[in-house]
Amino acid sequence: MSTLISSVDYLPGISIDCVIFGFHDNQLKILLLNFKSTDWLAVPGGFIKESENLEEAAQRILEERTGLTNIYLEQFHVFGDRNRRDNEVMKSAMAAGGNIIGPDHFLMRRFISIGFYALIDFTKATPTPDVHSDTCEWYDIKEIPTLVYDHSLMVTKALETLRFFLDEKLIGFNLLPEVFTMNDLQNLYETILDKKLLRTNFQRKMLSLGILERLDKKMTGAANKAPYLYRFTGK
Amino acid sequence: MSTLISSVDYLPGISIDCVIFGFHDNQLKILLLNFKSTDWLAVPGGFIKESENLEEAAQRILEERTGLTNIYLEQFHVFGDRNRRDNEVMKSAMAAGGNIIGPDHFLMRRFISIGFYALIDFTKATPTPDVHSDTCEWYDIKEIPTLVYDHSLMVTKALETLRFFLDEKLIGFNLLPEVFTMNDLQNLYETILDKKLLRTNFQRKMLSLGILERLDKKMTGAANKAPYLYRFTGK
DNA sequence: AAATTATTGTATCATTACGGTACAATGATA
DNA sequence: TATCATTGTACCGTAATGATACAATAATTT
Repeated sequence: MSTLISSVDYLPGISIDCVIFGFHDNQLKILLLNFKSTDWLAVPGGFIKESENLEEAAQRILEERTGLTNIYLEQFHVFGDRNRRDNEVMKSAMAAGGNIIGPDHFLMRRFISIGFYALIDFTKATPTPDVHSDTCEWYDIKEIPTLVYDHSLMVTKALETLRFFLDEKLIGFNLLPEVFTMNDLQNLYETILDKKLLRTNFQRKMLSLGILERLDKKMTGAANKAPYLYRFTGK
Repeated sequence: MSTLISSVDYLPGISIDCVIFGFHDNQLKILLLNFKSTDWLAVPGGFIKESENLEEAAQRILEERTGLTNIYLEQFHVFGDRNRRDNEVMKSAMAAGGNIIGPDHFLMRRFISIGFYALIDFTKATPTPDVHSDTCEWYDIKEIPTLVYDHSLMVTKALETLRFFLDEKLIGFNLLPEVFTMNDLQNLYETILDKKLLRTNFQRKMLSLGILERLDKKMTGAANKAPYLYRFTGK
């Protein structure tokens, strides 16, 4: 029996794809789905209901993949090249999943995709495959295999946008737990920007922003001075 | 006889709207159309052909309105709110233009619009109305009346984006003729950013970027030192 | 309990970027 | 030749940033 989605409930010709960032073990990661019974990897996506605004649709898609609500997200680019999707990939992927779709099926038509990137707390997410995938897993951003369609480009563009707005919009905190050390924060920045930062100056700059609340010290058990914990207060 | 466009040639449910910036008389201006026989003003827009990439569609729309090719443009946001368009406005506007459209017409359905902003040389453009408009005219950005649908929001967002990337992408030069004085450039920046800049520091900064080629002096005929002319070299 | 160790918090100094002022240069006019 | 408005650049002080130094401290080792 087919679980293939139909076109009746969704806006035609438009999809949403989400580059979902998480941070763990000093690695920046994204969530990828694999099409059933294939090696093809793709960024999680979905369609827009007649009743939804764009961001609502993106939030729904994100919740379905992560179990989280109220996620930080931003649209970053629209991907609409004429031949951005290879329909043979789609057809094979659907066939492997047990769904036969003809050339007139709406999934075979041209699609324009609105790219969103999302920043979530890795420790709180529960990656969940969709009906077309076997797995939904985290991949280190430095080791992303080739993705289907233009999804590799999407990831590149999302990462560029994240880097660009990291300081501007102070969005990095969405990738950390509620409470963190200055070292955690610096590791996050260094990983995203892919360069080393000077510890002392990083601390000075972050503290000068006036967006951090200093909490108790964190007794790590290590043989050294215990660092303070901080909470992001958003000014 | 109706000149109403049909939906057969275009992607359904998706439009492109363009905020077209020009600079003249020390004013930042945008091109606006008015719906035939009405007071309603709108940003120029259009639809995407099956054969076009997004940017190609935007370039075509821009050429139709300005006569220019190879225009600097960037997508800046997707507008897709469920109720972003008031269909009564569309119906009345079409009726005033001599086109009766029923509730099932594709123009009555939900549309998602990809917003592009474009920067053009005012002196080279030839504003041209489309089939639904009587006029296509420049409006000072400081005196934009209320626009239809969410077009006021589009203009605001486009201007914010332009300001944000003015230095970052060095895009201001697209609004000037090929050759200009430092004073021209400063006036442009002051108008876009809506604030005064210190002449001496502005000159220092622009020259230090290494993107300007100094040409001959411009003999203005005024009783003072003649300024140099510059050309943008794009490094 | 004193010495050791790794890490943290902060002070300090040098360099650069930037806001602001001063002033000489210059193309025309009086 | 003096005057004038504007331009190009030098200069000064302050703020932001890069880089180093060092004391403080939580555990471990002696």
